[in-house]
Amino acid sequence: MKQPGMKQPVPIAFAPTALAQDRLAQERALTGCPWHDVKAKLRGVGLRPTRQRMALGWILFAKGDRHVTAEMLYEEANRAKVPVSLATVYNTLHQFTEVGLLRQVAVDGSRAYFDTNNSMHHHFFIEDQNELLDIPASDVMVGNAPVPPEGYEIARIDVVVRLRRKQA
Amino acid sequence: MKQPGMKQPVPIAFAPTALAQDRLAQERALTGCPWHDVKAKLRGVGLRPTRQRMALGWILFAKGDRHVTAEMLYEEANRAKVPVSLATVYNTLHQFTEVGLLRQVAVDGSRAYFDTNNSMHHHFFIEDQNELLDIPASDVMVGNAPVPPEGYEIARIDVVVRLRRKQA
DNA sequence: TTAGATGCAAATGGTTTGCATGCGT
DNA sequence: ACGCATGCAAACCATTTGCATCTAA
Repeated sequence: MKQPGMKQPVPIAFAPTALAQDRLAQERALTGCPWHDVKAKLRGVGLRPTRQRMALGWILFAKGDRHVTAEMLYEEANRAKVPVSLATVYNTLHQFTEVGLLRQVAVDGSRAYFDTNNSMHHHFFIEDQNELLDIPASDVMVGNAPVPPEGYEIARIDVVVRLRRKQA
Repeated sequence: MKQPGMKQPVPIAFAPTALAQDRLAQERALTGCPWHDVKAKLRGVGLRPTRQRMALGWILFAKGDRHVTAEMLYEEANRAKVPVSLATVYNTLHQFTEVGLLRQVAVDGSRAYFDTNNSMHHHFFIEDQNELLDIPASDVMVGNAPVPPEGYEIARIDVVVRLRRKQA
């Protein structure tokens, strides 16, 4: 309910002010998570900040870049005492991917990996551990993108460097 | 059988000569396939040249570089009146991959693609057609391979350039 | 209030497996 | 003959879907 004379919330800055950071830090200390960041993220992409999406968003985005499968996220949520069904985990991962919050990486035919780092970068894949790692931007392999066939344009370039344990 | 004074075959050209094409066409007209090449290939890697393996090998290797899924190969074999079970197609694809006759390409989480070109090259993937294409070696993107983490070495580098139809 | 979100369980689809039969050596 | 290869059907596993229930706005 709006009241006359009430100050309107004004969306001026994306970068949190010192005050906002204080508030965030305070909240983080209390609840263990940057709720407002996640809520803003969801609002920003037009997804309703439901209990489950907030929880999954918190798990995914609060601790820096991550590479998860649906099963991993599902188990982590359970461990964190967040009741979520596997179906919802799949739904959420796909919705997040559609709006650009996540990026899906095809590295192994059997499971799908989701990467919280949506910026241009490539991956190491440790074959005997099924583990995915970002390749530091510093030693990215740059090169000329190939010319696509007539009528097509490049949507994305995926580079996966498969690693194996060095033999003794 | 080599005869004195006979000209040695010199591997200068990749493009088949008119003569070679004649011979191929002839064989194809008679038996429908370059049996001996396939048989030699199988023997060379220690696989018994059974009816099914011969047939699948023929389909895969007789017509230049191909990118197939298990289902595609299965249907193609059926169309060619070669009785093969889907399980055998999977077995064969994996056996061929193990011995280096094929290379498995992870491009789409749902199906596995197999490439008859085992040499170092990368791929275009046309997203709305699920079609895989070799990138001509001419416009390969070269670059520095990244430094693998301690204790690991690079097993392979996969580059997939995803294409979409240019918008109107 | 109401569209959208969730949970469950069943369906799906690609791939694998167990086991009896067949075939290359 | 021997042992690997094949075929079939059932098992498997990640993912999707249908539908009833819940919930954020």
